[in-house]
Amino acid sequence: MVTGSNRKTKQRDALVGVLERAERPLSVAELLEAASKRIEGLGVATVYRAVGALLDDGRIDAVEIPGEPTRYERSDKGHHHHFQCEKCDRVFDIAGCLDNLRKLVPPKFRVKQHSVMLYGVCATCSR
Amino acid sequence: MVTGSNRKTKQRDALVGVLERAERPLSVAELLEAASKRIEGLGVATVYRAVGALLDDGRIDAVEIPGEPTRYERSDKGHHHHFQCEKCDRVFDIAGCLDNLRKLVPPKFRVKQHSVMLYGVCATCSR
DNA sequence: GTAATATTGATAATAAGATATCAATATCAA
DNA sequence: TTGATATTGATATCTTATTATCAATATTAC
Repeated sequence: MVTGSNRKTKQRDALVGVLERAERPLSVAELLEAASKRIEGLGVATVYRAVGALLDDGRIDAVEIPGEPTRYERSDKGHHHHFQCEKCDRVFDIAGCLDNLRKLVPPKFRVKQHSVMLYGVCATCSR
Repeated sequence: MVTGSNRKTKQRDALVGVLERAERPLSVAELLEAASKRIEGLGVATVYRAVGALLDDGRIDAVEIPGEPTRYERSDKGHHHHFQCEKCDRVFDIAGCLDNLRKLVPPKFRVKQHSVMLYGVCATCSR
């Protein structure tokens, strides 16, 4: 499938802008809501298309959580993990990592990557 | 919904047996396959029903992995984490845990639980 | 400005795990 | 053994995220 040239549209600009400025991973629903403040009538399909293209370009990464819609975040944030608040469902970045994780693994097992998810109540919902 | 008394059936016995003896978390498909060796014609619905009941009783726990069918394991194994092999897709138990994980979290965030998933190639698939 | 065509938005379609339905069968107290 | 009913298995249905479709619109080279 040849993808023709890329035209500049306000929808794409808005979506890229939201993702660039986001301080935490966003779901398609969150992206739609945020970008809709600038682009009225923005459709979900457009959000999915933009996300797909940005993933292909490697500009964003997917943050997958069991039983939850996938979140997306800028790919230039470096290795880190995530925290999900059980009250507001938002996902936050957690700096740092315990990379001695590999040591837990039995011999002969080769670890290529890992993911750590923390669950609890975020600062905002704690008050 | 009042759940009438529990009758003893060979299907349930077989499924409980498989879960008790399992050395790693099993998906519904794996459970079905394993138990089918004893019970011919076993149906998926029965597996889902048994799993649901065992979860309710707290005899098994769910192991959820993004983009994967849920696995189930005995609930008496104590705190541990999991490893999934990218070749055979099987999930293995990983003993031990780095509980200084909580220290990574920003102030005011309350961590209630966490999950660590390791991905790579298992011992069997490594050879 | 105009034509060629990429993009959009509404919505239908898909996928895959899990649940509901229901007639047939198995269990168990009496 | 029998009757009341819990359980089973086949299958239809649901759910929820994601993808495909297509007419209308916007973008861009000329």
